Amino acid sequence: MQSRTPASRTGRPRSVAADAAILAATRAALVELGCSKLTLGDVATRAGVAKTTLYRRWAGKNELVVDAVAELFDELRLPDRGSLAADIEGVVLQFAAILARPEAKSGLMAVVAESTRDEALRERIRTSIVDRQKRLVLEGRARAQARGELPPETDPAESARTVDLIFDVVAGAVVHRTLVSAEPADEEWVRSFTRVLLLGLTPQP
Amino acid sequence: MQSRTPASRTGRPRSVAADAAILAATRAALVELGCSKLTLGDVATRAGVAKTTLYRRWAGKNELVVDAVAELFDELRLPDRGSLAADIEGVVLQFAAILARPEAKSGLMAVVAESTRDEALRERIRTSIVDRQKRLVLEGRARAQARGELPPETDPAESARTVDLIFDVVAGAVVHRTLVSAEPADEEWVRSFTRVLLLGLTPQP
DNA sequence: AGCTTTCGCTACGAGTCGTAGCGTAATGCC
DNA sequence: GGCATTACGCTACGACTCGTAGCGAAAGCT
Repeated sequence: MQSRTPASRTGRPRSVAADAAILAATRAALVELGCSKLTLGDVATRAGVAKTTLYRRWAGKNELVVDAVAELFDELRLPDRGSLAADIEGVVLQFAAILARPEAKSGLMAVVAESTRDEALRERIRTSIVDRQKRLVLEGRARAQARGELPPETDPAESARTVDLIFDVVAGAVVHRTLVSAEPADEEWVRSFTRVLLLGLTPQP
Repeated sequence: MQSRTPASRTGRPRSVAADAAILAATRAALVELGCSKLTLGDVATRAGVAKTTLYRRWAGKNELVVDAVAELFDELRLPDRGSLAADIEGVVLQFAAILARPEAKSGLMAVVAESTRDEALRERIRTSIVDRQKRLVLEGRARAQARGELPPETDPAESARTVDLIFDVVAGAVVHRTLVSAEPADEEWVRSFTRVLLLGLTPQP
């Protein structure tokens, strides 16, 4: 998770239970204090480990929060609901449910803000959070193409750009709705959003 | 800006030059240090004022950053380009240009993250930044309706929900593209985005 | 056994925070 | 001009967090 274990066959192994306790304590601290007022000393106390153990495993607060928040997105799935619209609505509702949790709100945006000045942190966010979400877009499009709801891809480069565009639109809309507008992305909103995404603003004859 | 001056006719007035210097110094510090490593003492030194002056005018770092970033969005305009698509592309490009600046990237997302646990801060962001952006959406829709590109509004409540939806989609997509995907929202991307927003994903005959 | 790595604990200097206190400067009112 | 009122610059302060160093003990492997 937080660091590779390439060649350390000997010696006392790192406690995996401590890892889970630390990440859970981090989420609890995010809920109670938020990301800015979260201190590593407090997390260590909550997790029942020494503060030095935290610094031995993570480079700093940002990396710790990324790993703690990333686990929230493990539950994201894309069940086949029979149509592109239903698939979109289903996965967007799941994404919204995760973002509605206070530890995700406070933690995720804070580390994204930090990542604008930290290339390594942005890469960590990308591999452990963003790419996992983007895979759902790829999967959903493949299903829609198999159903004939979307045309098959022609140019692979153009196809990749489209996937990136869709991903930014979907994830960005949900994030903006939840965090900036601070209103719930409930079923009614998701239905309206899906309709606009599939059919566009201008009504078709 | 940061506080009302309701009934203080007597006494030495607050220096408006200091206000401008402080906000400019805040933006400079955002560029060099980012929001998390920005300290009020450093801002005071850059602005040439005492640290206590900062604390007399702003409640804390978050409020100061909001005011400093809000000024960046003053230049947002909605020139009439003749069509809804052209209007959208124009304003989105402006919005993307502002978000591309490092002081906006680092500062805006950080205070949005903080606002998830601070209702007063969220209200401050809404009135000084978000509402000003949303007004452009209202104006653009009115023009499109006058041109006949969009149907006139029927239910005012439904109309308000649609405006909120469009705003979350547009602003969210640009923010996500710029900050999370960390790629430029250039003209090509904006054209593709506008096409999807107006026509939808599923191709129409 | 012996070796290696991790863990818990304590202590430390450095830095920031937000505030209090004081004397001075700049305005409005009489 | 004199007075009250408010803002300003400056200094100093306790409290807190940070990240690290050092040490002895614990837990694994061969």
